[in-house]
Amino acid sequence: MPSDPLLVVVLGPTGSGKTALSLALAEHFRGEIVNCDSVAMYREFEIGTAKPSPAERARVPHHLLDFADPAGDITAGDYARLARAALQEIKSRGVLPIVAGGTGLYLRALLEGLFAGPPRSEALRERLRQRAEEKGSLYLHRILGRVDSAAAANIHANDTPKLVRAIEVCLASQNRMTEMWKQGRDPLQGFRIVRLGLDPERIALYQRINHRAQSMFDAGLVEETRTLLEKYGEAARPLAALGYTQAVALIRGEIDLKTAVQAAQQAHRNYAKRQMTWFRREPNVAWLVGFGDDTRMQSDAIRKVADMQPPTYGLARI
RNA sequence: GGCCAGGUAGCUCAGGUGGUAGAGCGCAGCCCUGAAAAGGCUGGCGUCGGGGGUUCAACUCCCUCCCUGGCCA
Repeated sequence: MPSDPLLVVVLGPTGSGKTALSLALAEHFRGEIVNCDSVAMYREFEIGTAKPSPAERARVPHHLLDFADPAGDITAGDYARLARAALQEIKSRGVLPIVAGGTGLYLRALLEGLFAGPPRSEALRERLRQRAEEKGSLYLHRILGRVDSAAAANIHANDTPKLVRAIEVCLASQNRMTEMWKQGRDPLQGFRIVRLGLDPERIALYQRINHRAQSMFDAGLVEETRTLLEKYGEAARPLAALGYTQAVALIRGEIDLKTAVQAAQQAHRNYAKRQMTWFRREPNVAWLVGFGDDTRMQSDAIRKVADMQPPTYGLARI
């Protein structure tokens, strides 16, 4: 009875070197990389997303990168379906899949699954958001309290997006969201998952993030943003991403370049912190204390993955 | 050198008829079930520029010194 094939997951905060580590692993084990960074999925968003370079993509096959129309949007559910399809396809060719990315919710949606809730309803959301504008988010919280008191107890009255989704679920499904949760999720099956987490020292990570955000502006982030703004309009979802938000504010003349760079650095640092909080909760993570481009981290990671290889060749050893 | 404004949390600043101080941001911790690079929650932080005086009590009033900015010489 052959055991399930391996699935390697490389997680960590922005700027921790996930790309470098996943490339090293992919080359060593002949693997293929499945992106799990929400914004890197959009086409034409290049400079601000720190996507792997064309040279890097030539070295190792990449999946779920550059496939989404910037005018539309991807959700956690979409991602989970697409990524699972990609994993099956890679598995069918007998190659090692490596999921790499920093979007915690997408990763959880892929590995543990989501509950069987209804998709979003743009019209309903618009109405709810308008109510929140007029009467405050407390109003939404009261509505939720009436349709699903358990959910209302767990979602803070100020957390508008989560209130909106919970109400949406209840109205669309004619059921309590918390009831539907009890039916559980649909976890990914058919793989033995190895989670490798990058955990660099905070100060060093922040320094690296500061440099990287500055480099993005130096490399033409503002010009790229201007083009995207003209082409897709300011409502395009990925324009609200880190760095792009600040570039848009600069183009509108709301802030100067120096302020934009500092604000982008700040936003990236805050994001990295939130990512670490999320990932600390992730189960069974083998933590690597350092950056993914450090060769010691890479050999550590390679060793950890090699240890997990199924002992089928153990027979040959006897 | 004179006049004016100011020196309060890491930063930007609020405040007080005298009863040892606050807000935003930062920072730290946390939450997260189809917008997640989004959104939200919680927390510590101060010798209130130095010294002296008045007072039961001074960050607040008085004197003095230092520093910063502006204006005038």
